[in-house]
Amino acid sequence: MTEPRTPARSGRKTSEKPQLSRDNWLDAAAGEIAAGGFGHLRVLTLSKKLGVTRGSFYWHFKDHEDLVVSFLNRWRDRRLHELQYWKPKGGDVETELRQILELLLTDASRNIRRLQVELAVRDFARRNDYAGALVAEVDAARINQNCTLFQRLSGDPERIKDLSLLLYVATIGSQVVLTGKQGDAESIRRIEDLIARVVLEQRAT
Amino acid sequence: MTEPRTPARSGRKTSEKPQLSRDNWLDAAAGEIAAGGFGHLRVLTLSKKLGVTRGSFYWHFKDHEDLVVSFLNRWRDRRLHELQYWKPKGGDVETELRQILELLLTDASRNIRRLQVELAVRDFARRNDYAGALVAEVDAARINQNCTLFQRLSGDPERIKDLSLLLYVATIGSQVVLTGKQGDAESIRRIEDLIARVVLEQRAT
DNA sequence: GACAAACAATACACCAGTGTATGGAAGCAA
DNA sequence: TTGCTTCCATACACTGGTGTATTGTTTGTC
Repeated sequence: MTEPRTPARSGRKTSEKPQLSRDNWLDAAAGEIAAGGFGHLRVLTLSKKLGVTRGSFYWHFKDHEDLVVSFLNRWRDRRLHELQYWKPKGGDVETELRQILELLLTDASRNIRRLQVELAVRDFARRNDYAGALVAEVDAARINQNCTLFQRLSGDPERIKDLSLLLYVATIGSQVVLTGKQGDAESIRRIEDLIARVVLEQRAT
Repeated sequence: MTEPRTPARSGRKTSEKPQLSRDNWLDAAAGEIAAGGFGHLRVLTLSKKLGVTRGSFYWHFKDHEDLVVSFLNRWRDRRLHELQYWKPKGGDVETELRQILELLLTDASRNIRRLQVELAVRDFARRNDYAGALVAEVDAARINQNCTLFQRLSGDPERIKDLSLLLYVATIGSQVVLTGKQGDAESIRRIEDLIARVVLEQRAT
């Protein structure tokens, strides 16, 4: 045993790979988290996938917890930031509603990786207070966003809040139940359509 | 160090505790899984909580995997079996709908422990094929159940399927987003109410 | 071209957890 | 009583993972 470990490669490679940044590690961590959740995030396997040893990791991060916290913070920041760009482009009420629904359901379900990370964070939040706080923050921001998107659909603010919450809950539920299954795209489209019809028909009453 | 470890207690205690059964272990495992998910299920900590050593565990189970698979099977069996008892007690359509919704949303959200286990299983299913198959099985059975419950609400079978799926997705979503938060009971009740109104109003069209 | 800073490899100590082998203790039956 | 079965304790070997200390190797900069 003790294999010479490719002796011609002692020390560092001759400038083949660009050096790793903190963000590179976080991106790689995203892959691991998406695949196995926070519980399976190992700096050892992470290092292997990046083609370096743990020596690099412990230069960029204090420890394993530092990685997790940094990842969560970046996730929170990005999720809050992206909400700014979700403004309806105008049009009549129906097309606006369709836009919103497509954004929240169909579009969101396409980015599998992002979705898996979200579910992992949400699961981690059940046993980690810090993650729980971040998820609560993001949830609140999104529901609030839904409220402003629904502004033109009803005059009753209470009704708007209920609708927003229902839509959000249905969104998350779709992601949990339908991710990765075949036929999920079709199911999501139908749910989207049903909600649209329901909301519009109900608006008339 | 090496503390004599209460020398008067070598071997076995004198018939204080009743001996453990396989089901006892599974029940204890449920607690661990509810709290930390499958990733944190340790036979060591499980043994400690039951007040025995791992020697007992490895008598009842072949190994760690045996425990997990047995737990999943029992979970599946129980979830499928309980569906038999969810028959509406009759009455007019509106009260029947209210009954169904209360059963699926409010009632379900009360049993926190059961809910946490469900979420843990669902999360585990994302990286474990066997768990994934069981969850798919249970999901299908429940959605199918919803269909039969909605039988009297519409004549269009397609519409029934869509409504059932939406309701199921909203149910799971509520559990994911609202579990353990304060004010969740109120939110769930409002969602329940909103769905009821929406379905009933929509039925008239 | 020297020097410091950035980055990575190596080696070590250490720990939590699994699985296994084996030796009891309690209960039950003949 | 003997002996078998059931259940649990104890001890050991082993694995996979963390964190840390130390020593390279690049890269940029003056």
